[in-house]
Amino acid sequence: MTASSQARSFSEKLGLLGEVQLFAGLSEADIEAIGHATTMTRCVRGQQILSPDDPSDRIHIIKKGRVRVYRMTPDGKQLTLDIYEKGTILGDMSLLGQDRLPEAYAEAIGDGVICTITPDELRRLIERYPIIGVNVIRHLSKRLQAAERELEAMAYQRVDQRLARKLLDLAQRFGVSTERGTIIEARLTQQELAEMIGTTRETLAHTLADFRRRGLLETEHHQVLIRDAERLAEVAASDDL
Amino acid sequence: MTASSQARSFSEKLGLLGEVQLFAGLSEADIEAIGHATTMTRCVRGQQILSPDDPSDRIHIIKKGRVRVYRMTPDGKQLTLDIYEKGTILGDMSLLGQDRLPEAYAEAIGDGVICTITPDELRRLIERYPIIGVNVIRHLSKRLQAAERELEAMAYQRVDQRLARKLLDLAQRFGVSTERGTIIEARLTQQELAEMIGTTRETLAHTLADFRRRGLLETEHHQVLIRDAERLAEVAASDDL
DNA sequence: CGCTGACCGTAACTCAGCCTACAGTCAGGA
DNA sequence: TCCTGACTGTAGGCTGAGTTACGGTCAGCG
Repeated sequence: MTASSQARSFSEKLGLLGEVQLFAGLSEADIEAIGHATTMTRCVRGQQILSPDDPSDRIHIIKKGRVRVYRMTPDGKQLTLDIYEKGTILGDMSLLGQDRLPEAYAEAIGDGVICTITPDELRRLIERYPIIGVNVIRHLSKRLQAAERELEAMAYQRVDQRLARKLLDLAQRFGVSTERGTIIEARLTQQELAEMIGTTRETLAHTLADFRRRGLLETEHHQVLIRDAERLAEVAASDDL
Repeated sequence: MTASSQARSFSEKLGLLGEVQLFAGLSEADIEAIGHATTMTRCVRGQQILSPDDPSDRIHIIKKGRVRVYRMTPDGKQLTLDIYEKGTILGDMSLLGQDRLPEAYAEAIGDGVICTITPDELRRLIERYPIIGVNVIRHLSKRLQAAERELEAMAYQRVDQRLARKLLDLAQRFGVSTERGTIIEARLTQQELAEMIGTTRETLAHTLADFRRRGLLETEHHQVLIRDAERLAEVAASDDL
């Protein structure tokens, strides 16, 4: 983290810690102990949270805001793995096993708050409060399952199906319901959305145009309004062409 | 598990448990305690270890042999996620969070030994021996990283590159060195190999033929002999066409 | 309030790889 | 040892989607 500001009062910090499911099931006293082991910092839009370059001796937990995690291909392309919210562990757990560097980047989409801890500290915490270990396991399992589902889609679905899937996924996670449909509020550019489903900006725009024509959704700068989630789900599922 | 035979003496069981890195860092007494919580069964080639149908209240750990984990697409295709060996946790950890069913299948490639435990028991073990939790985390992290790497390859690499990558990966994990090159000993059919890189049997055969012509490898029923790993690595990395 | 760089829309050209089709080969059981 | 089903090799047509190219629009800054 390059530019960051040490955050507020200790009690505020505890409040934020308590909200995170990672520390669910712990008493207030325990949370206070954890508070002493962690640092909390603010970050601004576009700020690099994580890059393969920096020393891999920090684990980050998102407290507030959204973070885009992506990988860089040798030829400079990006693959956005996902957008993560409150509660996600970032430094990637392999740190626990003094393993490889993660090869992944992460940057803040909007302003947020990040909590930082060293791998050693986290291991000590887990040994002291094993429930944290269980929580971490649960969290990683979810991500693993999501990654495997994604893998399957990438292998066997067409772009339009992957896009439909992803839009429904994003709508569920970041959508705001209105009387006209669900608005995806994630400030994503088409470039980023394209990277998420592993295609190019042009093909994405083309597919969006197609969906628009069919009345499935409407688009506007940095926004997608889903008008007919049901038919979109049909597109995602259909194995015809 | 449909057909299985309760396995051998308690002491033999302890021996096998001790070998698994999942239980690394534990004393013999601890391992004995774990022994009481787990069941150990044998399984034969082709046996279904895991399917979405069966009740998700069992976690399996591979003790011996190899297991192919795959997902089924709506239209009946399979995507082989990976081949796993000794030490891999199978029932998928989300069981810890009484979550979804895994949507994944697993079947034994050869004969093997599988150790089974209930999620509740495992959670209790972790609470008692937090180091197990740390080990599970390390294990899941590795798989998550592998899955993300795979995802990137699937999104941005051509079939020949993915194949080269996968062959090198398999060679490293299951390869047997000979004076002529490295033989991949995994009893994989072309169909299965094709599913692992997300392509069709025909395209795979075509690509293998191409590699053969270029002197990179030789093939024989259920086997691949890698002759020139170096140039194969070049193919995997090249972004030209 | 115009400039500039980032973002979006569209379209023609091209090709990697899927689909279809068929022939050859291997391994294990009768 | 033959038969049979599973596995492998090859090839042509078709198409989804990447590539290239260019014009239009938006938002923030001097």
